[in-house]
Amino acid sequence: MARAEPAVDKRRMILDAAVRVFARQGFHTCRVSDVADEAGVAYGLVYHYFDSKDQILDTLFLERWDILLQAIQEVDGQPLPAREKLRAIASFIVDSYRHDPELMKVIIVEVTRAANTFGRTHLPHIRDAYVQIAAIVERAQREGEFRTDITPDFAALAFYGAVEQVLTGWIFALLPVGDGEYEQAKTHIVETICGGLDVRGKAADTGD
Amino acid sequence: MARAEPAVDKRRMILDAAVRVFARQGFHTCRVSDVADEAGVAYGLVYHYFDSKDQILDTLFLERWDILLQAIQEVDGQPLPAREKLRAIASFIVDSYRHDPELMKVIIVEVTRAANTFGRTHLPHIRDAYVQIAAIVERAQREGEFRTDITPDFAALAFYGAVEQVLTGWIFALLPVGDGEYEQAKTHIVETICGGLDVRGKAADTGD
Amino acid sequence: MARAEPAVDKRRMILDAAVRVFARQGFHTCRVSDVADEAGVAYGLVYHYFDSKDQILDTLFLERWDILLQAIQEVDGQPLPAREKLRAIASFIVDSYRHDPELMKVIIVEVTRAANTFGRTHLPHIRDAYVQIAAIVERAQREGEFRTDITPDFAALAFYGAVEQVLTGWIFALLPVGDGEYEQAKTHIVETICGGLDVRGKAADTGD
Amino acid sequence: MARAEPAVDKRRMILDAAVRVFARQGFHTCRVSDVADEAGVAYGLVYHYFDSKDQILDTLFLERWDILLQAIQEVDGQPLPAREKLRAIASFIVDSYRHDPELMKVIIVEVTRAANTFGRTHLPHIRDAYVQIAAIVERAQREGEFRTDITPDFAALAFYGAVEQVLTGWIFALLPVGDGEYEQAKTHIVETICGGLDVRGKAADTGD
DNA sequence: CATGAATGAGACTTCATTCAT
DNA sequence: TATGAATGAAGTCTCATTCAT
Repeated sequence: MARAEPAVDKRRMILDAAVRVFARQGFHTCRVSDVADEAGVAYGLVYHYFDSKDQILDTLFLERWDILLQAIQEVDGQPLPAREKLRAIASFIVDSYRHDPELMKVIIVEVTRAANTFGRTHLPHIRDAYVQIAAIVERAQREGEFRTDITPDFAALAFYGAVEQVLTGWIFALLPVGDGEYEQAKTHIVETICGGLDVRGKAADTGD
Repeated sequence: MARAEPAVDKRRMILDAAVRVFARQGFHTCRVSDVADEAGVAYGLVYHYFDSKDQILDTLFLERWDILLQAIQEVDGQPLPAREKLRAIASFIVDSYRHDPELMKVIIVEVTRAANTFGRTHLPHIRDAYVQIAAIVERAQREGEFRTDITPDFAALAFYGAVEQVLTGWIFALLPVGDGEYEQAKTHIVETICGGLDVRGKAADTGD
Repeated sequence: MARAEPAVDKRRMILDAAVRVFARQGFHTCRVSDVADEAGVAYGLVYHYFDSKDQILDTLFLERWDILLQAIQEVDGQPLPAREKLRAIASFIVDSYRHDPELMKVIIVEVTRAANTFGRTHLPHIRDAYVQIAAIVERAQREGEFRTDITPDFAALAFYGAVEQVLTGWIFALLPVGDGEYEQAKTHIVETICGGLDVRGKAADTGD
Repeated sequence: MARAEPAVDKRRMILDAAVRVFARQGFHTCRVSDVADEAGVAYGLVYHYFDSKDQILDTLFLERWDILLQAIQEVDGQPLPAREKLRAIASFIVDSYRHDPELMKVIIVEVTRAANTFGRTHLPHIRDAYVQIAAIVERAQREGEFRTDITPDFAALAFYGAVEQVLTGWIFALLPVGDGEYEQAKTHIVETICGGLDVRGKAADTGD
């Protein structure tokens, strides 16, 4: 008979505690002992489950980023206009933040926006997201939905940059937060990137 | 009366060396002695001119960021369409990168994208840029150039996010670099943010 | 009544594994888990059979050293010239190495040559060997076989030192190994210590 | 004008303190802070002068071992019988111990007898001594002074083994120490290795 | 201004040992 | 007997900063 699952999964407790501590104090500023204390486990147990402090962050990032990549892939598989696909992706990321702002803060602040340190390691993974988004844009261009004078790579960068910047705005209180803001942001991102700021970009019936 | 310029301005040599070292190794990874070595001065002299390692980065950031803020202000003072103003701002930032990529790498990677550490200190300065850009958008909305269903704050964030993401792409080799790419980027940024990706966003005569 | 032998003697498996691991990685460099892994048993089982990591090495040393002391004693009990007794002792040690080089490496490298750590504990045991050898020398001096101007203690030290150094030479590849070398070494040790390097030390018929 | 030598050479103070601490507590047992405290300097200064704890021991060993190798070379250059050369070498090593027993204890216990750890790194240096001694033996064999049925390599090992074992005997109080013992040891080593323990090895006029 | 030796707090990581199951 | 998760003390090395010269 297989051994029963332990009542408490200490490894998961450590990961969850790490999210809280990394979000609160920052990855470089906190100590491993802070994570252990937050998780309520002994110092050494952290090293029983992880090879290093870095590996904890790696694990958190990869777990979440893979989910994002899968979400993008699923979105891309559906028969939707590119604008709707981008909306779904923006929506997924914004909802990820709404659901677990601490985790998303850690991933953005400590990994994707820290390309000089951790991002360096994960640059290929991060690029995967760009590549998938660029593919969506490219197909839309071939099918006449998107204009062709902007390269897909560039469009993907601009789209992702806008999304990440909005999240950064929430994280550092440059933008107000709230359910209304989250929903509005989804619309705004897509409207800005797809419709453009120019007045003619505004569809007659698309005011919010 | 102005102080007589020394034959060599050691303080400036240290700042210039710091740019190279921070760009190459990263701010947190390098040591103060690396900067002193690169500058060809004695270890202790760094502390004669600066109070701390942090202050070196602060100085580099503030010097450059003030120039950016002034540039935005000047652009805003000119009687131009908002689209042209945004183009001028994007142009200024892209040219800054073209002219001194190491300095811009340091400012973006170590300060504006590192909002958890240095960015925290300089958040008010960074926000100043957003505020000025938002003001441009707001006026354009009042004057009927830009649509009004996207908040100026959000538009500023999206615009700056796109610019910063493109520079990040160059910094980490996610995008090809070259004079052609720099010019193209200026157009692409404005076309994307103002015109949008949708086909109708493309002006009849705006091919690249 | 003797306890029934278990199908597999895990304690012995641990000891045998420890020999291989200590020989390969060194006592201080290896971890208890390395021994457990090599033995194919659970981590905790090591502590079921032994009080500490040290005790494993102690056990290995004492098992083997007692056999050596007994061998010396047996040799001493036989009616042989001292030269033959020393040859028998050298022979026993060399054959021990030939038969189980890993065990002898551990004992020499980690115990007898590590007098600062383990040897300290076992110094009395190690000294026992010297004392027995010295006794052989002393009797040979009284019976006119050995010269009397060299103290037995010193002679024992020189003899054992030569033997140990030769084994060390094999262990660290300073000397070639092979059956021929082993036999030659036995002769050489005795010839050197008893006959001396001087030409007159060479018996007319003692070529190798 | 060249800067004057500092009144106190802190680097040398650290090395001298390390000898005392390593001899007293053992290399692996002591902490770097013990060395710093013994030297009366700040912790960090140790790492200003040395890259690691290991490098301190390396430095101590190499300084002294090079002196030994030079001494052997000088001895070999003189027109003396091999027996006298070996006596001079044994004499040099014994006097080294008499003059600075703590340093010699460290070198023997922590390096030459610790071939599994530090000795491994320095095996080539240690071997150099054997090689030089073997060369002395070989020449003596060619010139008819030493018997030829014992290989020079083996003879060198036996000689050095006897010397090292005697020093080990003093270090761990297996042998009595004192000026008389030191002088006696020089004679005994050479008498044993060159003359042999057999009665005929004793020259008519070589009593001690 | 200029030098670089000197300081010492701080953090990661290792690993022998314990213990609940 | 057997397992392996859990504990926590201990030590090396880093490096920003200070200071005597």
